[in-house]
Amino acid sequence: MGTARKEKAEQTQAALKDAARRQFLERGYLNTKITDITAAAGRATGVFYDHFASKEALLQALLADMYEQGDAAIAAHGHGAAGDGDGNGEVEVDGRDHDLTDRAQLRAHLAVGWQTMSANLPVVAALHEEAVAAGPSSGRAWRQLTEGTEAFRDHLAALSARGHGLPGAPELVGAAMGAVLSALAYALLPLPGRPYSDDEVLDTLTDLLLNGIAGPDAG
Amino acid sequence: MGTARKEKAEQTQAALKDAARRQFLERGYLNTKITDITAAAGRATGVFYDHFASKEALLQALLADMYEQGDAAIAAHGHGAAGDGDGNGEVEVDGRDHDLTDRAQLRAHLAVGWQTMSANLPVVAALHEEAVAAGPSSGRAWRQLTEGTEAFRDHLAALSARGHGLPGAPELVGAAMGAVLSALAYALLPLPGRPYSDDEVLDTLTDLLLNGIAGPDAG
DNA sequence: GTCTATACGCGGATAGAC
DNA sequence: GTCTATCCGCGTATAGAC
Repeated sequence: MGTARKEKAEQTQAALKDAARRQFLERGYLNTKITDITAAAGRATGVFYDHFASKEALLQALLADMYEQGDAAIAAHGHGAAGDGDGNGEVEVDGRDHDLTDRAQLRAHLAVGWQTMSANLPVVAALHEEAVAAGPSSGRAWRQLTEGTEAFRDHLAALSARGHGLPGAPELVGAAMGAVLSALAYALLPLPGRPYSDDEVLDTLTDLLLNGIAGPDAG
Repeated sequence: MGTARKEKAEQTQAALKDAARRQFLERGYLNTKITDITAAAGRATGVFYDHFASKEALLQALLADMYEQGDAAIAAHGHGAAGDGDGNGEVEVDGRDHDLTDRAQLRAHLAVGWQTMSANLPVVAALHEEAVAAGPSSGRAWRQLTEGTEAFRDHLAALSARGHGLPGAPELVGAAMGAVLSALAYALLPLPGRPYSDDEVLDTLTDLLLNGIAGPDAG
C-alpha cells in the first residue's frame, strides 16, 4: 500500500482523467478548457500541470488507458488491436476464420468496433475532433481511416486472394466500411434520446455492407 | 456600372472570400485566424469587419454562394438541393426515375454528391469542422447527416414502398450512404498525391452500396 | 473604403506559499 | 501535492486617421 502522498496523487490524477472524459463528451474536446477539467474534478487550476504537460498529453494518456483495458479484455483471444474502426475479440463461427462474407462473422466484427467506440466514446470522439482540427490538408483523416481499419483490409485482401471479387481495392473498401461505422457511432451514440438501438444499427450496417441496397437476390 | 467605391468594395469582399477558401483548405477552418485571411487577401486586418461580422458569418456567405451557383447549375433539371451528401442533377436512365437499385442511376447520384463536394471542398470541409467543433453531444453530426441525405432517404423510402426490402430504415440507410460518401471525400480529396482516382472511388462505392462485399451473386 | 494602432479578454502556463 | 495568484501571448474587435 503506497502511502499518503503517492496515493493521493493517483487519486487526483484519476479524478482529472474522469472529469476530462465527462467534459470531452459534454462540451467536446476542442471546447474543453484546462480550467473546465480541473473545476469539474474539484481541484485547482495549477494541479493539472503537475500531472499532464498539456491537453493533448492527457488525451494520449486516456488513449493508453483505453488500449490497456482493451488488450486485457482481448488477451487470450483472437488477433488485432483495439483500434478505432475495428479490433476484434473472438470471431470464429465455422470452418473459415474471419470470413467477412459470412453474415455472423461480419456482424461480429462490426459489433466489436461499435462496442469499443461505445465504451470509449469520450476518447474516440476526442481523437476524431483532434484529427479534424488538424485541417483537411493534413491528411490525418485518411491516415486515421486506414490505420483504424487494418483488420478489415487484411480480411478483405485474404478474401480477394482467395478469388472472391470485391467492389474495389481492399484498402478502399475497408476504409469505406470503417467510415460508416465510425461516422454513425460519432453521430448516434452521443444523442440523448437515441433514435436507433445498437442492434438495429448493427443489423442495418451488416446487411448493407454484406449485400448492399439491392439485397441478397441481386445477381 | 457601379462606380468606384462600391466596385472596389465588392472586389475586396471577393478577395476576402477567395483568400478564406484557400486558407480553409490549407490550414483548416478552425485554425484559420481572421488575420490569416486578410493577410492572404493582401488587406489590412480591420477591413474584415467592414464586410463580415465574424468568421462564422463569412462561412455562411460562402455557403450561400455555393447554393447560388449550385442552383444555377441545376436550374431546369431534376429536383433536390445542392446539399452536402447529395443534390442531384439530371438522373434518368430508363423507365423508373431515381431507382437506386439501378447501377447507373446509383452511380450518377453518388457522382453528383462527390462532384459537389469536390468543387466546393473548402466550404464543405469548413462546415464539417464547424459541426465537429460543436462537440458530440450537440447532435449536429447526426442532423448534418440526415439533412444532407434527404434525396437518398426519399428514394430509398420510395423503393421500400414499392415492396423492395432494404437493409434497414430508409433514414438510417441513407445516412450510412451519405456518411461513406462525405467521409471519403473529406479524407481523400484534399490529399496531395491522390491514391485513388475519382472514378475508382465512385465505382467502388457504387458496387459496395449496391451489392455489398458479397457481390451480385449472393442470393 | 481602407488603413494603422491599440485595447480588451481569454486561456495557457508558471511561481511560490502552504 | 495542492493551492492561490499572476504573468504572458494571441486573436478579436474597435477607433480614428487617411
